[in-house]
Amino acid sequence: MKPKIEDVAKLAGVSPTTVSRVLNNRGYIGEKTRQKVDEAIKELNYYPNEVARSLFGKKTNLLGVIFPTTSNPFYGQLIFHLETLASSLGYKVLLCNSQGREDKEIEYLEMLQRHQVDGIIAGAHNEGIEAYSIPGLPVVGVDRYFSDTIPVVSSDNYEGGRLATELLIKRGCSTIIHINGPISLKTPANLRRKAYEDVMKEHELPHLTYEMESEETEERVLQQLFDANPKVDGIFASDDIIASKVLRVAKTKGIHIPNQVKLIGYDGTETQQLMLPELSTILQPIKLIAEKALDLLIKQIEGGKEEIPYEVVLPITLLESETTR
Amino acid sequence: MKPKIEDVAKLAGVSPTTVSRVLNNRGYIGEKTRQKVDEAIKELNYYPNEVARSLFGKKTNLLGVIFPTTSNPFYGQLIFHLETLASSLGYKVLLCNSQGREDKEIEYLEMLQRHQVDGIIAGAHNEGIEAYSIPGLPVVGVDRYFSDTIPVVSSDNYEGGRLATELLIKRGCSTIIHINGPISLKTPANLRRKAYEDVMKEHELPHLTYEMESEETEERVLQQLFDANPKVDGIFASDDIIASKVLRVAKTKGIHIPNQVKLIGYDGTETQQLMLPELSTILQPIKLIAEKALDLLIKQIEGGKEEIPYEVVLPITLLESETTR
DNA sequence: TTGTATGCGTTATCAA
DNA sequence: TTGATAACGCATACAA
Repeated sequence: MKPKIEDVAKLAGVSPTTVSRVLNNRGYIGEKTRQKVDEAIKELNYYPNEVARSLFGKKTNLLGVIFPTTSNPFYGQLIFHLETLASSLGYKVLLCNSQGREDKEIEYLEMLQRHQVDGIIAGAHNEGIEAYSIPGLPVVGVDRYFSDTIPVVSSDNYEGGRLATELLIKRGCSTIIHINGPISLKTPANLRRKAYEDVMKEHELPHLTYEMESEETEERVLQQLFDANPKVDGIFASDDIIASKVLRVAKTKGIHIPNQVKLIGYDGTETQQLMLPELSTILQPIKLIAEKALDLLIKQIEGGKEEIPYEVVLPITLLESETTR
Repeated sequence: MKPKIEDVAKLAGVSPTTVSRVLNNRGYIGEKTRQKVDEAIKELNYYPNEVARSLFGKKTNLLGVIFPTTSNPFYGQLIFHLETLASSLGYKVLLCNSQGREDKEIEYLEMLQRHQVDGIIAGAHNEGIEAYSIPGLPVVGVDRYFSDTIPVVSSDNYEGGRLATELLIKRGCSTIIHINGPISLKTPANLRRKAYEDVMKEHELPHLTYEMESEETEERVLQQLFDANPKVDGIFASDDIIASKVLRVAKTKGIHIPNQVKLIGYDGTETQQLMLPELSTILQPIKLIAEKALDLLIKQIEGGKEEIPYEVVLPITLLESETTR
């Protein structure tokens, strides 16, 4: 079937070792020999079997990437950058959609270990999992704390929450509500909420946070939100998806945004910029997050003695648009 | 470091063969032996090395998935379903973002072969590539013809194009323009355009198709479109991203949609339904496409003699919303 | 400069 | 019911 190194060797009239040398450019090789081997490789359309290489070499060049779902443009975009960058560095990505489910995450984690991945980048909005602490397996968290030894990359969630809240206040809002996704205790994203509360307190305004538990009840919760808070004039949604839902519910209730209620979201994905550019939002440096996370992971894998920082915080940008004007 | 089968064997006081038997539930095993082995496995926290298994077994349970980018919600959602389903069937996904570049595709193809993937699912909007015809390597195309032996899964693009165009006509449009992404000769998505032209001809209306070549010139092309066609009253965009751009440009030009121009897109991703629900569109059965593509691929891999259809066409759904009312 | 022998971790074959 | 041995494809140590 597929040609192996031995087939190449035979055709070139040399030993497998020599072929291996040519392939890896290691040791001394005669010029003529190299040519013969190269020809044989081309003729047989040979390429090395990475599985065998991995088994021997104790390195697979495989990276595990665990996030809730590529359906969500934020993760889709982040994973795009992760994979593209990894690819340019010679690493391949094993994709895992955890759907925010801990059982899935644990399954994937085991699978990735069985496949001997060189490292894992993971982010998902639920509790940190002890299972990620695997001796000898480098891990980097994105927007998520796993343990005090696993580095975390995130954007400046506190500053983002602050900018968002302050913008609403500056635009004249005083009854401002914050809407979260499901609670996530160990997530830097919590800082968005903390910042919101801090800013409100600083301005001596009352704060109120809603949490969207399940997808099913979201619409109802949002309806109730408007009914229960007739004086609400500002909403800070913790991501653009939630902001979109707010927009839709407001519309059905005849509430005009931004005239009656101003709204700001969070994330600023390419898709949001295209599909919903009128939404004010906090732009996360998605590509930068990917770069930094990968950088930390590969530093661990290729292990210079370089000190790895425990936490990297990247800058965000306020993107004001129509929903806060 | 990581325990191997031999470590387990030693601890359990049996041979590696026996451990392997327990792991794979193959052959006869004494009840006590099994218990001892199970205990040793737990104690050492052992799990088998899939790389070694793959090398021996000639099967990796790895699937290559090549699409332009997970940043695009359509592919993001498709890949989510592909991976989730594959995972439930015991397969893992190696992710490849080709960015619509043929050179990248070819690179990825080689990489996937080196890694001995069991099969490949690919879709990307450019020419079919001969390189995909790899003896012994099952491939399935999504919305893309590679060769006459590689099966293709797509949704009913012709019917979708027809429904979209007919809707615009029914809503009173007569000067209807179609906007494509970059030309893609070998893509079933071309049928959208064909259907548009057919329907226009049937109604004895003139047809005109614009093609968005590069991202840079898009905005200008769209501007020109409106300037050059002041009487345009209907636009059929070949995907929702393009439709979003039309919406934006129309707004800057003070053209009201749907009052002056009606607009319909194509895809109907979850993200679009959330962020831009007012856009009329053709809903592709993304999950179904994933299911069918995977089904065809796995049938080839696990190779019952079952006949594999060359082409599978899945039904689409018209989703009318405000931009055509 | 090149070749031989060995091992990476697993499983299948065959013998015990 | 269990164990010794060989083989998967490759790259290294060592010898030539």
